[in-house]
Amino acid sequence: MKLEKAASQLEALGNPTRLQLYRILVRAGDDGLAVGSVQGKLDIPSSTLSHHLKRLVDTGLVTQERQATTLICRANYPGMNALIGYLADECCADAACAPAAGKALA
Amino acid sequence: MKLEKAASQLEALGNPTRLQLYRILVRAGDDGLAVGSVQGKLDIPSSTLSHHLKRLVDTGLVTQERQATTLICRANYPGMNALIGYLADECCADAACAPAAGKALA
DNA sequence: CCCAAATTTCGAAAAATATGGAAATACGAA
DNA sequence: TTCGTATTTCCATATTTTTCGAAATTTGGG
Repeated sequence: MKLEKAASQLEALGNPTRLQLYRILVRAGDDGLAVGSVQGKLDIPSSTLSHHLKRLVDTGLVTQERQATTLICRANYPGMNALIGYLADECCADAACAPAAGKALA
Repeated sequence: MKLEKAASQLEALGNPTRLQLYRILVRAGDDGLAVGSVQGKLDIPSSTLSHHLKRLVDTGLVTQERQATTLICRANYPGMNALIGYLADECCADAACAPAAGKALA
């Protein structure tokens, strides 16, 4: 993971709306969620949502797949794991750093 | 960890210069590093560095301690661990997510 | 082909961020 | 106190981000 890429991913997650959006997709799990469904949960204009979503997709944190007219969005777990790994590389020096290694969520 | 705080920390790390700065402090370990020493490694004007540093301190990712005229800066490991924990909370769904739990660095 | 639903792109304005020179401040030493 | 070093604050500017209405686009169905 290059510094530039890590920084762009961190920046993408560093916006409250986008972080919330990302969390929604994580909770949706492997089924993913249509853009429209996400919009219902976030209550922001579709164009604003589209911009934020594009940012997450561009940085590799979210993937999209067409299903007819709707676009299914999914959190990209490997991408997030790589980012966490990058951060952990720098952290995990002394204090207890065992970020829920065996977690089950989505 | 609240979403707002996590977002502000992610945003703070989401700038290439600040991420680099943060990494430098992590590598410096518990001894920390004086602002001036950091400046030597980054080669940016002191005022710019001060702004970035302030951002990291304000978000709780870095701490500072005076030693005479110099200011020693240290990466705040617990802070980073909390952030990683927050991200891992959302991640760690399926793929291998064991971010170097037993790592020795600084 | 034409329609309706889903989503993006365009265009534009407000707000926030990044950057750095110059001046100010903090601190210890002489 | 006066000086010099370390660092921040002030101020101003260029750039980027955020936001969203309106128009365009995509896709499948009738």
